[in-house]
Amino acid sequence: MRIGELAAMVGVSTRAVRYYHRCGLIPEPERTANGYRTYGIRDAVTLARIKRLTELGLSLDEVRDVLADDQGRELREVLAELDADLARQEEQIRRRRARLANLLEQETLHPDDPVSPEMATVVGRLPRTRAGMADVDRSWLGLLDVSLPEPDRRELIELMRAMGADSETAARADELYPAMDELATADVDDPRVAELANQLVIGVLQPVLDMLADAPGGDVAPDGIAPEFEEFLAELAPAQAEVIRRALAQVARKQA
Amino acid sequence: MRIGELAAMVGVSTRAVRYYHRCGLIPEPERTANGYRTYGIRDAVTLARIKRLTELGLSLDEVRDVLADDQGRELREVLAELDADLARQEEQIRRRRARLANLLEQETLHPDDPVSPEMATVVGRLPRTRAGMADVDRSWLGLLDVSLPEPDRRELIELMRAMGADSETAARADELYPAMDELATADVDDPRVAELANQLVIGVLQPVLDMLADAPGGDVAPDGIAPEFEEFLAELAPAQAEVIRRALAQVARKQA
DNA sequence: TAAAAACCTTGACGCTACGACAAGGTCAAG
DNA sequence: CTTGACCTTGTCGTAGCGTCAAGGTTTTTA
Repeated sequence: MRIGELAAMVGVSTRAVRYYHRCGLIPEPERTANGYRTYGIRDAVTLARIKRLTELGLSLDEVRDVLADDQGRELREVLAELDADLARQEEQIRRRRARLANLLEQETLHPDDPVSPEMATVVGRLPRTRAGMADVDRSWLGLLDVSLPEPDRRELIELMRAMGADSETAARADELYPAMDELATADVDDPRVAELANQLVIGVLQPVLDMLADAPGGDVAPDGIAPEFEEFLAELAPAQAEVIRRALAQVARKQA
Repeated sequence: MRIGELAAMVGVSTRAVRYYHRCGLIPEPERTANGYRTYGIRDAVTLARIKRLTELGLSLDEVRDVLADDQGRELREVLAELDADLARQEEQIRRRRARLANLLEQETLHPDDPVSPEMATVVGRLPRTRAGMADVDRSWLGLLDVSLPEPDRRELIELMRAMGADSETAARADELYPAMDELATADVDDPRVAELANQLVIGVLQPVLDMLADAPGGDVAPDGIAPEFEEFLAELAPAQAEVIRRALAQVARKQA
């Protein structure tokens, strides 16, 4: 038998057979005068073993180990380990598919949507626009979702969830997004700036601060993101940034 | 922010970030005078998006496509395709684990054991020795499991299964294996050779031929493996090969 | 103030299990 | 004689980085 016949008989490629030779899975067979490899049935049996084991998911290294020892102990160990590994993979796939199912049932999708499941419950409440203030918030929450250390991240999520659960605060926050978007092309002196800053304070910031005061952890958000905060404001339109700046200033005065 | 801070903030390695640059997932940022890359929050947001998408299982190519289009259409398509792919993987893992479970519940394991599920029902009936005639048979069945074209393979399995189901034939076959093993060191002229050949004919071959005569497909086995058969015999001990040769000769005479 | 530790830069090689291709030799049939 | 189907060796490519290597910069420490 030449290599092509062997490969066809077992159902693998000739490249695979040669590769198994290089890896030491099969010893190099005799050659004919012209240099062709010649195989016998024994080789086909070995190759069939290799094919079945790789089809089960063993790596070539594991296959070599299994074929090397003539006891069945190694095979049992390897298969048990493989099963444990497959169990892990299966579980991971199951989780990912669950998240995918959650995402796919939404009518619109955004690159910032695939967040952690906990954060998804928060982000899912935001207005589903494709540009504007809500999107900036979504981006931020997406970043905080991966960058905040664990206790803080969970606190933030809890806070946002509480805010969303309080229907009065939620309703006011929802009104704020389109209002902020209207300021995208406005001037810093626009009269709506002061008005929105007020609403931001009384509608959102103040309730949040009250919640924070009740929470055990204290105020993480104001300190934690302070350094990067200026960068964040720089990406907003001037009038929008001004709203936030004024609102924060008001809150700071009240706290002092 | 330098590359290390960015990477730490989002929770990826600096090598990954540089790799994303090379792949065009993130544009190369500004450099400081000494050549260090400097990043802003925008980059962290982008990197966080990438991390979440890759964690879901998207390839970097898909991530690039998703981030490139500002509509959500592409994302939905990619995620749906990914889900279908994951469903396939999950099903495959499920099947492999089912086979693994079957294998692992056996008390001893052999490199020829992991055959196709159908063949496993046949092979599982063989004596669970680690050397000798039964092992030769197992090797053969393992090879035939992958090398026989589909209608023939199923016929062979059906035939073997029928043989195993017929309790009388099965009992005789079970007796033959240890008897054959005893001939491993015997001479070709050993008196047990003729006796065993007889038992092989009346106990196994004749019943099989009768079954084949009833079967619609006709006799595939005698023709199909004829060329390789001599090689098979060459691997047995001389007395063992002689048993088979004589038994086949008897059967051929009867059929003529 | 100097040394050490911790950054950064580019570049090259490694991993799996082969597939694709190149450049050439061998063999049977038309 | 050519054509087509085989075979040989060798190199490159895959995805997503990890892991040195060799050298420069910045910060911290003794």
